[in-house]
Amino acid sequence: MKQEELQSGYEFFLELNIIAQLAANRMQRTLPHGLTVAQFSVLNWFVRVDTESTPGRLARAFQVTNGAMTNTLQRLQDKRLITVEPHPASGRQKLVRMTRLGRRRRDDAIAKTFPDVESFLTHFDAGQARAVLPFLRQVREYLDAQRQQQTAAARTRRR
Amino acid sequence: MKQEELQSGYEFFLELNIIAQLAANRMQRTLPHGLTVAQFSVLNWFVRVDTESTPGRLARAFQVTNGAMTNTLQRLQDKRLITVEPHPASGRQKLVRMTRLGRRRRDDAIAKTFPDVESFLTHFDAGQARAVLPFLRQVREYLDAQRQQQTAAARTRRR
DNA sequence: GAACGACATTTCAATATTAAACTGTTCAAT
DNA sequence: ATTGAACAGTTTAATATTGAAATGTCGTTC
Repeated sequence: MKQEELQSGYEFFLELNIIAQLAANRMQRTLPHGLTVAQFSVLNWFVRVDTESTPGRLARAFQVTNGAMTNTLQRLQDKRLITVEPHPASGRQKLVRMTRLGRRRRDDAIAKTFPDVESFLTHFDAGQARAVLPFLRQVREYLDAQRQQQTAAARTRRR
Repeated sequence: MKQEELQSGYEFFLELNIIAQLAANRMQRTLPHGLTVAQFSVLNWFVRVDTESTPGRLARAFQVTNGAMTNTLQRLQDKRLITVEPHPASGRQKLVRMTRLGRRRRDDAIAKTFPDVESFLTHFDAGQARAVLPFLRQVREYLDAQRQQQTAAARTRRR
């Protein structure tokens, strides 16, 4: 493989890293009620995807460790934006739900960040970001699959 | 603007965040000599962009705070991979250079991470990632410009 | 040439994340 | 029934990052 192509591979991820950092930073500043990006993302998940979840499912959805999700959920719980109960069907899981206050905070956060997202979309001709999205999803799935192979391999090594 | 379009705006950045996280994580595990992604990126910068730099220039290149860069440079210096000297032309800047050892470590890191990047590129038809790169650069520039407006505004407020 | 604002870097406290160890639960095989 | 592996979640120590404050330097303006 050509040197040049390889460099663009590294650059692709570097650029991704920087953009993610910049975007998260910007959103962080815009979010109300001391919500972090991680916290907002969880709240928004309850609107986008499902009305209830286990901590592990959320951790997998956002590709963070269970420990990180425990922390985020703890903070959301402290703010009374979610409830965490024992899972009725399984003693080792918990059931997470958004409270009514959580829903209001999420809606407020959407309203506050809305102008930024809108101006971004209009600036980029509205369609471009959407066009890249399928590609990004593929990249995520690819990396995700690799990660699972990795942890599966680690399990095997441990035996 | 349509609700659906807006959602894809949020999703775009969420996806970016997750991918950046996954990719950084994977690279971290692959990097030798206890190099972090941040440290490797700085070393690679000295090959890609310029042979010397000030800390501030590096901080801007990677869009991290000066404090974060101070920390990264300190660790690289501890490992003898860079040198940091007073700037000959300006008393408030410093001059950072990669050592020969640093160059070797960087080359080694490239060699170790090479297979992953290559398999990524072949898996995605080699051209796709490169096709997205210009768009990502634009996005970065857009966010960067906005950030500068933001900090300029903060300066004004402080007056 | 003094004073002041801007700049470059460092330091500090707070927070988020990770990997790994740990606790408790479930399930399957014998 | 018992045992042991896998699973779900939490805890812990280490580290990276941030924003803000602190330190020292430069340049401009009067």
